[in-house]
Amino acid sequence: MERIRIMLVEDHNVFREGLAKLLDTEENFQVVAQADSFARALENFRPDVDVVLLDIGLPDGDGLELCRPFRAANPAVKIIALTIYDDVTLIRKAMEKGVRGFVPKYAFFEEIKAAINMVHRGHTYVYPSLQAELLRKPSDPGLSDQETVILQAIARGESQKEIAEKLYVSLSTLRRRLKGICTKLGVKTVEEALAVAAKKGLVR
Amino acid sequence: MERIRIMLVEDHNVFREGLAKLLDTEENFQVVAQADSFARALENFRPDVDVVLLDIGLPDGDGLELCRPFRAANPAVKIIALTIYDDVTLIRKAMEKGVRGFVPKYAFFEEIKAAINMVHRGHTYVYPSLQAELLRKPSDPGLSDQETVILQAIARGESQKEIAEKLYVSLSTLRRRLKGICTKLGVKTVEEALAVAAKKGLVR
DNA sequence: AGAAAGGTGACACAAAATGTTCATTTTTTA
DNA sequence: TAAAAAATGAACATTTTGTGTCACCTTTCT
Repeated sequence: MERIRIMLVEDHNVFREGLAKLLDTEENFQVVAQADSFARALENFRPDVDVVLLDIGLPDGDGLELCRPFRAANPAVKIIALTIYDDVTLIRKAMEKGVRGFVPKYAFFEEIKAAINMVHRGHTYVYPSLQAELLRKPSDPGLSDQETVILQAIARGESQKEIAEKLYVSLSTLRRRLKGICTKLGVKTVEEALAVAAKKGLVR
Repeated sequence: MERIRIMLVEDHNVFREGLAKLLDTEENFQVVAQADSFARALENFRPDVDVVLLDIGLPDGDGLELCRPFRAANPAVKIIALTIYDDVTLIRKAMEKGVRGFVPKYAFFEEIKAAINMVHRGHTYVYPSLQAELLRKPSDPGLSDQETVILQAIARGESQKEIAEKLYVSLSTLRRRLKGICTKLGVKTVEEALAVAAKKGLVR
């Protein structure tokens, strides 16, 4: 039986090395490419890769943005997202970009093996507990790009007035957006929203 | 030569499994105990462990609090902290608790091997780039417990007035503290301070 | 003892953020 | 097309926050 050719994209070196070791020990897996950053992932991609294990939180870019170039180079490639953030909205966004599997980093190796096999056979794989959450909150709206931009600006210490000007909207509108963010996240203050967003990995 | 007996405390399962695999493959290392949580770490500790690789950011408690019980059970045990936060103050705090090595999770396995060997021989090991930072900012004060409490309260959405009352200080003093926090972190607004603190792992 | 340094509380003022309402415009829907 | 819904900008009052000053107290050092 042909071994499944795997690429690892992950900036935590030991994690990547350990995972590579575990995968290579298996008979039907073979790690054929690795990358420790967004930039290196573009360089090291090989069209003969069957499955990519992709860390979303890369230091030099959003890992999800790698989906497009990967699929351009090999439309059949299957991508599995690995992340520490188990945010439902993130999963939905990843799926839209063509990610076929979603596994948190606290998963066991056996589960990653299962995910690789499932996805390679053409199915999708979402980690069980996350799947349950997907079903439980079917209409979690998440934050729009616009809203994320606003939160990130605040996290950089900009005032509401500055942000409104930069985004070419009135202060009224900006405030309405902020209010919307708080409502979506179910919090009372902007500060709390910031903390929640940070925990979910929505701001850096 | 006697193999070095190692315990792994780490809640990310794949990470732990991969690291165990890498270590066991080496001739002079032997993983004799593992734990995926604070509680389990206390259960699974064995007095014959030479070196503990300890993740600080455990879900059910501060990993550093394990140092005392570990050393009580085996005063000769050497502890190496593994973390994603490369905060200088955190290193200092860890060293005070008896941690003998400090390695970020983005390190390579070779570096972890080096750290284990160094520490086992009685030396201390701090990851090179972090060591440089330790020397560069010798007087980074970090945040006091009081200051951390304040930031966490704000992250929970409490107003300054509420926090002041809860801490039995005047609004003036609280504002002074907030100002001090911003100065320490080198930022302008409280929101920015919150974001920085979150990035450094100072608030949960 | 006396000076200096650091922490605290009270007050005042400016700046920013928040709550609210209303008119206008755009988009959606019937 | 007409009505309804949603989004925007503006204006206002109110609250919260940021900043500075002053007096008072304790601790520390000379």
